[in-house]
Order: sequence, then C-alpha cells, then structure tokens
Amino acid sequence: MNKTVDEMSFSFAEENYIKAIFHLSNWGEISVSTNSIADQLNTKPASVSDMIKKLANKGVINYRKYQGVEITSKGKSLALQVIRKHRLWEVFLVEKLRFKWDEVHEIAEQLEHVKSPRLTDKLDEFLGYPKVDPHGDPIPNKNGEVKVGPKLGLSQMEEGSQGTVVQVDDSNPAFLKYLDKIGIYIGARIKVNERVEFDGSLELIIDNNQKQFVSSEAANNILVAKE
Amino acid sequence: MNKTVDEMSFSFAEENYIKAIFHLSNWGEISVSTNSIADQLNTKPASVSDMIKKLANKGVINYRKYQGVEITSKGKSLALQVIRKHRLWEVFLVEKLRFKWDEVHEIAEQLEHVKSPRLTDKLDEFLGYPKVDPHGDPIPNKNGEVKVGPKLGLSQMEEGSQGTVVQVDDSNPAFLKYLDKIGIYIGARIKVNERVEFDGSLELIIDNNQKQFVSSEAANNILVAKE
DNA sequence: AAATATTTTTAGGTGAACCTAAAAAGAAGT
DNA sequence: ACTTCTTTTTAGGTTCACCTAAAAATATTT
Repeated sequence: MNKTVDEMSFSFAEENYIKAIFHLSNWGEISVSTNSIADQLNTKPASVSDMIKKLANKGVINYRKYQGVEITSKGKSLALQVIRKHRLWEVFLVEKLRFKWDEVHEIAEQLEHVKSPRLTDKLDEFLGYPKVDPHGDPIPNKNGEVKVGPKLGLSQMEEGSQGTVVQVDDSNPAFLKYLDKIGIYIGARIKVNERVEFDGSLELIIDNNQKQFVSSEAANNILVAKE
Repeated sequence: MNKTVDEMSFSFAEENYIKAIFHLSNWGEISVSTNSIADQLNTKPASVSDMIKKLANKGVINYRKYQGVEITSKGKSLALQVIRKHRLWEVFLVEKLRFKWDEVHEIAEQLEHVKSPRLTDKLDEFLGYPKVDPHGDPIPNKNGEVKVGPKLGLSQMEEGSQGTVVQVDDSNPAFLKYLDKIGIYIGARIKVNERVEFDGSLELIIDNNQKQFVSSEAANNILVAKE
C-alpha cells in the first residue's frame, strides 16, 4: 500500500529540497541540519522546518524534531531521478544545442522538473546513453544506479604524476569559464609539475605542452583519473 | 518606462491564461468573456476575475469590468512566444525523440514554460527552423511573426476536388490516433469522392488508393490546401 | 418596462511556500 | 550544574492561485 516515488507527485519546491538534502547528506550517508538546508536553498530555517514535515509525511526523509533529517531509500530514488534528468538535459544542451558548459546549469534546473518518464528515457536514448554530463558528473541510469570510476582531486596528486581530467565542479559558471581560458576540459591530460610549498598552488602541464599555475582551491575542484 | 514582455516575468498560470485568451479571442480579433476563459482552463469564473486584474495590471490585456477582456499587443507577443516554444518542442519530441503526434501535447505544455530565450532560439536552429509543428500548426518566428498559407476545412471542399492535408486539430489525442488508423497524415493527398447528403459525412480517397468515410465533424478538423 | 435569467464581480476562505519574531530545545563554556 | 549561545521549532503573517457563496451588473423574456 506504500506508494513508490514515481506513483507520487512532487512540486518543484519539494524536488529541490530533496536534491539539496541528497547532496548535503553525501548521497544519504550523513544526516543533515535544518540550517544547512536553508543555506543551500537560500531560504530561512523556519521555511525548512515547514517543508521537512511535508517531506517526512511523504516518506522521502526520516525526521525527528531537533535531530536533523535523513534521506530514505524512497528519497534517494527521487533525488536520483531528478539528477538523472538534470544531467541528461545538460548533455543535450551542450552536445546538441551547442551551449557552453558554463551556460547549462540554470536551464537544466528548469528542465529537470518536467514530468514524463518516457521523455527522460527517450532523451537518454537520443543522446546515446551518456555516462557523464558535460562536467563529468555521472548520470544515474533508469533505475537510479550510478557507476563512479576512481578519481581524486588534482590537489591530492603527487608531484610528477599524471592524470586525465574526468570531472570538474559545475556549481560556478565563472570557474568553468576560467577552466576554458586555461585550456582544461574533460579528457585533458594533466601532469603535476610542481607543488608550491607556501600556498599549495600547482604548476601543471596541460596536454603535454602548456604550462599553467592553478591555486590549490581550483585544483580541489578538478578531479582526475590517475594513469 | 513601459517594460517589454521579455523584460518581465510571468508565472506558469499567467502564461496559460494569456494563451487561452489569445486562442479564444481568435488571435486577438474578438473580446473574450470571463466564463469562456474559466471553461477553457477548467477553473471557476471567480478565479478568472482575480487573474484578469493581475494581467491587466501587467499590461497584457485591456479590461473594463463586466465588458470582457481584449489582448494587447504586449499580450499577443507573450502568447506568441509561448506558442512558439510549445510548437518547437513538439517538433523536437516527434522528429528527434520519435514520439507519436498524439503524445506530445502534454509534455510540450510543460516545456513551453521554460524560461530562456537563447534556449528557444538554439532549439529552433537545431531543428532547422521548422515552419509548422507535427500537426501542421504554424510556428511563430523569433519576432512572433506567423505565415499562414491558404487552407480550408475538408468539409468545405466540393465533391471531386483534391487537396493536401496541411493541418489537423491537435487538441484531442484520440482524434490523432484515429487519423493514424485511417491513414491521414500531414502531407497526405485527399480527394473528396462523395458527400453524403443526410449527415454531411464524406467519402475520401487517400493518397490515390484508399477509400475512407469520415464524419463531417472529423472533416471539420482536417485542413487542406487545395490544388 | 418589469421580471427573470445569466454573467461577472466581490467577499471571505484554503493550501502551498515563503517570511519575521518569539519561544523552546540542545550544545558549549565556565 | 548553570548560564550563555546557537539551532530549531512554533506562532502568526504574506502572496499566489485557487475555491464557494452571495451580491451586483448585464441580458433576455414577457
């Protein structure tokens, strides 16, 4: 008698809350505080308290007053569906409509809420079942399963080691534009030439020909697969 | 100081009202009653009265109490933008994602509200600047301009005359499925073989080989270009 | 022209998703 | 342990888009 997530209906706001909780909880691993949700969604804690009760009633989170929230398996499944749609639309926007990778997030935020399972699956098929979005984030399949290969932050790489860029932080368009400018893209081959002791910044060699300094902060947001 | 329509923001509900008013007014030709809007949108007249005031304040309709509403040029421009998006998405769904023509309306109703002028224009480009949607409805261009060729309802055709199907009513999925079944599609060549006096139904010859009877009601919803 | 019927508006209310301000619970510092 | 600070919840309010019921304006009939 307990309905599955795709037999239920969720508002845009509800979907955005679940997405935020899913991310803040590290894909469901840790519990999430009211304040952190309010922060993430640019709302006030009082609004979050309201919404949390609704989501708990719908069975997508567990909630005990003052104890933070945990996402349920139902909630995970909903979050993964929305994330799947978001990332598929991003692929569409970049590969088919020729948007740049720093332009697609905002539009995908709207498209991810379009309700039609058949649309999602047909879009997936049209795009050739992509495994990652334009920033290298993995795309959950129809059943919400995600395969994530081994990867580590550029800042964790040892001096002299090499890797291929597999993912970059997608939350800041300015950062993505900066990556464009210095020639970093998904698939770029990067060698960590030198680590500057003083501030942790790195000297990179990109695609075996271009020397480039990046801050440790930037390096943290570039993930590579080691060779 | 008066803002143009694309400098303003409209809710889904507001956009749906303007679309309804635009259609009911025959593209702005006649004024529209409160009841007819309520009818079209499955709401109550009282709700329409509320919304009408808001839309009048935004300058997309003219409104004097008890006198019905007229759409302004600003309103037309908004309606045409939404219709443009709706029809472009329908083309995408049918041509790229291989949906059937009776499946796309509902999904396009959601997609038409996605806000991003660049998205619309890039989609248009991706689709090759289509002139009509899968049901033959003309697609307004970027500036809201629509070219409509001469066409008439099948039921207006004389016995023995021929034409090409250029448009069909898209509001009823069952009707579209019926057209599929009897072999009528955009571009089909149709000869009106005989008109039955008694009920106005027609005997057609479709693509020079298939005889088919259709009711006058169905014939009214099939538009052809005469040879 | 008056009476009746229809249409439209107003008045007041609901739920969703937000808000501020105040109260309550929990965590931290001494 | 007790005071202080922080976090969270509650209480009560707002706007949006809807609703019902009643009142007002317009249309139609006789």
